[in-house]
Amino acid sequence: MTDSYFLAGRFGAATRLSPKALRLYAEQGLLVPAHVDPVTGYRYYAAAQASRARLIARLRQLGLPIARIARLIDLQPDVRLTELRAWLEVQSKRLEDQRELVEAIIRQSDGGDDALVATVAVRDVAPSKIVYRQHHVTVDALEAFTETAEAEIRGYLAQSGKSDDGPMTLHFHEPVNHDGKGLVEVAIGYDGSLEPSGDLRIRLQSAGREAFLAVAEPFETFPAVLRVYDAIETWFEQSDDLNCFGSPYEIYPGSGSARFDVAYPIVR
Amino acid sequence: MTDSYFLAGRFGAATRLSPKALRLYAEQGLLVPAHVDPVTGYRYYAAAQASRARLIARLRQLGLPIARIARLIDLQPDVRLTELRAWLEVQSKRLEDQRELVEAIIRQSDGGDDALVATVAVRDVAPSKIVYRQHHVTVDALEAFTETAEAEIRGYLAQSGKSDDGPMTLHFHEPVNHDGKGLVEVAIGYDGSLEPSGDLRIRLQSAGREAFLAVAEPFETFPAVLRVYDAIETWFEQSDDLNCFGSPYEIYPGSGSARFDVAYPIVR
DNA sequence: TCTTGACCTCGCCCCTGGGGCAGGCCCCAG
DNA sequence: CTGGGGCCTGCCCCAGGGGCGAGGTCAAGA
Repeated sequence: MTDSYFLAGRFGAATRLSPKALRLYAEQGLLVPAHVDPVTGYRYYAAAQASRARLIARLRQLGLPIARIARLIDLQPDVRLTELRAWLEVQSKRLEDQRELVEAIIRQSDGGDDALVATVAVRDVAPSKIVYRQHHVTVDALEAFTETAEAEIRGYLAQSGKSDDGPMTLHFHEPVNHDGKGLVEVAIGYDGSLEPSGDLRIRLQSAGREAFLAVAEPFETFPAVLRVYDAIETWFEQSDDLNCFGSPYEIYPGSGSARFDVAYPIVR
Repeated sequence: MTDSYFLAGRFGAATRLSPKALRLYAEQGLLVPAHVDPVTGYRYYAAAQASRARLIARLRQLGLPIARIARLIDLQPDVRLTELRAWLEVQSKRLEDQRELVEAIIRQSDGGDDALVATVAVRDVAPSKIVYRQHHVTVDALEAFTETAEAEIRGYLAQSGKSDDGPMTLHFHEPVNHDGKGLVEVAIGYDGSLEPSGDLRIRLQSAGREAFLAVAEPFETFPAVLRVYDAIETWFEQSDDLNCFGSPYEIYPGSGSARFDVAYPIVR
């Protein structure tokens, strides 16, 4: 082992790390100098530390945060490689999400699907009392939640002697992408009086109006249904005195023979 | 046009932006409230601003910096979309770079290509005077620079009455990826005395030793040649008392029938 | 041996895009 | 008119350094 020591500048030049970065890594314990002069504070690095430094430089070049590097670097090489491949997968998925999002922006900027936009209509919404259940959910778990929540609510309505065959609405309070959870709400209207029960809550739905669209066959499933949302937002955009202001919801069953309608509230 | 105004909280809830983010965008001029109460500082947003806000939210979700969004958002929609597609291309290229970098890390951690590592050798480097030219260059422009610089140096040596047939070395002071410029140096040794001229500089090369590898056929071109570098670094790694400490260079022509050798200096 | 210039240290402020908190108004519904 | 929740400003915080200035250090040439 050579006993040659290098100061931060020279060591950094050989490992593509700035003295500032080396200082940071030393403070964080990621790359501790072989020797630190207690008087001057000068950090002396051993030549044998260069390979660790170069690995750190490469991982930083990937964009990994220091804490993550600190965990990775002390792993067995094969485990580390597995982690890196998994990280690459995540990055790849993120790129796909970005691609999808850009497509959505394009659809909306283009004025959307003209045929869809032309079929947006407005109707009144009657005031009612509704019983509902909320949950944070990803797009993958959405359908399962919807089904169980609807069954739960209908069961409770039946058990309370109410008619349990009104339409169900699925309200998206937060966006539900396939990478993040969002708050959704399953709700059904009722008449008479009812007590809340367990997860089931009660609230008033005031009268208003909504812009809606019956969802036809090819748009019923996940990525495609976003075009319907975009179409309604575009329709708001093109109207002079209405603004899309609020979160969307789906109504089961939809008007005509549609499986569901998509709607946005209209605020005055 | 509705005259309804919304405070930051309600407006943010409808556009998926936090009041804090809205405040930031207002300060930066990206999304200026329709009205600001001069006494209380309360920001009032008009419903018609929701679409701009939602577009900003989507662009932020892509990870675009605010300044970039500010430029994009005032463009014509078609130009904006072209820019977004170009940006996606850049992201995609970045992912490819990351993938390549991970492969490089893997190659090095794996102990590299054993056959290559086994052929690394050490030799002495005689002291000499060299004439050289440096340039910041991307990998695409590297070959053109190398050729013109070598021709320029050989021409100057011939013109000065020196032998102009010594080997040429190509020194990589900084990494030359295909996304960033790095400092490279083309150099040729000479005897006697010589004056610097134009871009051509002169310096002494002290005696030393180098670890080198003759580059065989399949490794001569760009991405593959990195394996040779990795192999030498791995060889240093496996040696007990030598450390890879310095920047690599290529020597034209190489030993044997190789087009070039790759070498690293050995520091004591 | 002395000087000089290059190198190193620390410490502070800056960047992005907000999150979180404290203290203090403000707004609206009851 | 009063209370609770919403909103304001202002400050500190995160990563990962860059840049600058004041001042100490190291090594080589005179």
